[in-house]
Amino acid sequence: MEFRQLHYFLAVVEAGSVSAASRRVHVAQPALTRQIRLLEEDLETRLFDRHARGMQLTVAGRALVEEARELLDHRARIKSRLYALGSGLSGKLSLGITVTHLWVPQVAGLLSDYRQCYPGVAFEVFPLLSGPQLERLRDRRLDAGVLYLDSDAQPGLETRLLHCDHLILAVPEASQWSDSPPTRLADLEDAGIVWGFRQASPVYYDRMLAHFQRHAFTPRVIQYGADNIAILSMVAAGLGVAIVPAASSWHPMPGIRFLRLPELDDCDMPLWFAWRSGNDSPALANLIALVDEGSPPRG
Amino acid sequence: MEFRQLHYFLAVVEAGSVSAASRRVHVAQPALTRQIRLLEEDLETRLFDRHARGMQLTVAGRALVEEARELLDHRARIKSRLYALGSGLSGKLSLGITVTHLWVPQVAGLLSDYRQCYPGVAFEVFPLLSGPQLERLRDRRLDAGVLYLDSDAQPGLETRLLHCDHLILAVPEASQWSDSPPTRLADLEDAGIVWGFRQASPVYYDRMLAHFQRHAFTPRVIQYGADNIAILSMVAAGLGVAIVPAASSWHPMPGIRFLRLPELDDCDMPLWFAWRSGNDSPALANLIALVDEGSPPRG
DNA sequence: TATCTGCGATACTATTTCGGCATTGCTAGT
DNA sequence: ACTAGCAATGCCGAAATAGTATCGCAGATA
Repeated sequence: MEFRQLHYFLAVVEAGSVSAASRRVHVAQPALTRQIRLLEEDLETRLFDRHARGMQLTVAGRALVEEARELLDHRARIKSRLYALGSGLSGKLSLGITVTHLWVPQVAGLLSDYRQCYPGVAFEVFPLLSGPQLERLRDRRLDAGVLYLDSDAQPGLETRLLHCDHLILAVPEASQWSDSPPTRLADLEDAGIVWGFRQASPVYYDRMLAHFQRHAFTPRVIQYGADNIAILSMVAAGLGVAIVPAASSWHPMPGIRFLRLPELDDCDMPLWFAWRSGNDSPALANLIALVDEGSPPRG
Repeated sequence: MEFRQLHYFLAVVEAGSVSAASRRVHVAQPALTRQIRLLEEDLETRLFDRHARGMQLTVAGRALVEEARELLDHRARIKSRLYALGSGLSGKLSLGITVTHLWVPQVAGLLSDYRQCYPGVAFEVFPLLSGPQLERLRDRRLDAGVLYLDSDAQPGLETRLLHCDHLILAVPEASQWSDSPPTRLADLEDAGIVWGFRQASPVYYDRMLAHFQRHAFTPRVIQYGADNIAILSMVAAGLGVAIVPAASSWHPMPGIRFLRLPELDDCDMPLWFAWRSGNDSPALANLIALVDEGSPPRG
């Protein structure tokens, strides 16, 4: 039983005779006759009653009409499904992202562009800090991540620079810092600082700390927050000031004033798009293509 | 996408490499390589990542594994289903039968043999009198019937003689007829007779009446019954006597005594097995074969 | 580092399958 | 009796498929 035979069979059934079918399918009548006979021999069942005036379906033939249509349909469905999977029009894609950077228009635009271009892809976005993202990229729970890295050369990962962030000072709107803004890091020596845990994002933490050491600034930590949102909430509550990624200031937050400082602008915090090398998912390839398209490529 | 290609594809997947698969399916390795490539070209999708050490499935390839198995399975199911339909091992068969003759061991044996030999056939038996059977055979609501016919040559029907029935007298157990049995039809001249409607089974009716006329017997009808069961019930109730097919006496009925009369034995009531000529149902052919096997063939 | 081994890819040849053409045989309608 | 339309058959060329020999490549081995 071959697809060609089923196709010819349906043509004969629909045309009512081999001759009529041969005109419709543009195949000579003897070829059709033979394929029908081969099909019957394969099935060990007569499908037509031959008559000098056309052919008539047998009981088995009538059953095959439906089955053949289903089978050919099934094939067509598989074909289109595989094409969609292979070209990344459908499939599954898991992306990790640091919540803070959903606020960066470039990143948000990337995600919404992807959703719009490939609506057939089950695109899951997981808000995760850099450390967990790295772990999940390695054990394949994530296909890609938007995160901080200590270097662009990660073993087993490929990367693209997405955005170069900096730091910014967040102060309570109702505080002395809001009224008389500091201009240098040294002005913050006496300030109570809301700080993060190193464990959550060691790369970010170490980078920031190294920068402060270069400027001989030692923060006086009075409070810890688990993530950026928690930290900013505490700032809004007046518990202290915080030094956070500049991306945080893209969206206004009630009770908080963001203040730029030259020394914080100086601190490059590169944000990377990364994926496991060898991940051949076409859906991922399309996302990478969008990344490369949005910003000129880089190692 | 051809079945052969799917088969080879699964072999490669299961064997882990083209070479291993070629040993398993007894096809040279280049042939497999080529068919896999053709499959990929047809689907416009790469299915494997080629490596010097074997091949690895892509995302689309992984999806095709399941689909290909389903498709090949589907084909196998169709094949076996069609074979069963074509050989009459499955399918549907509607048989009409006069209720009275379910009591004839030959007929009952035929039905139970068929059920036992072909349990896969949806075998429906409709209790119908001869007239309705004939009508339903013609309009295809019945595939075959066990009935009375006025001749073995029926236009559009083929027939086999199943059983040659006769007539018998049924009298109430508690009556003068039971005590002093009649020996000739003439003895029944004064008897009240429970009679049937001609319309229900005209062949039977006319044949019986012609027989009576040959013996110059005129029944004194005092009651009509719609079918044999109704007639016998009325006899059992003592309303009168009845002349019924001898088959009725195969099973005892409370309140009724069956009496043979030479003049009733003389009346041949041939019971026919009949089907529409041109009905090519294999399930029917098997039933016909059983009929021919049970009793030597006849026109 | 040189060699070996097992893999997939390629080029070429042989075989099988398939389609087209011409023809025949058959039956229903005229 | 004749014709028209159908399926079946035989034969030939074309296309698809499989087989053989060989190559290039990468990982394992010494």
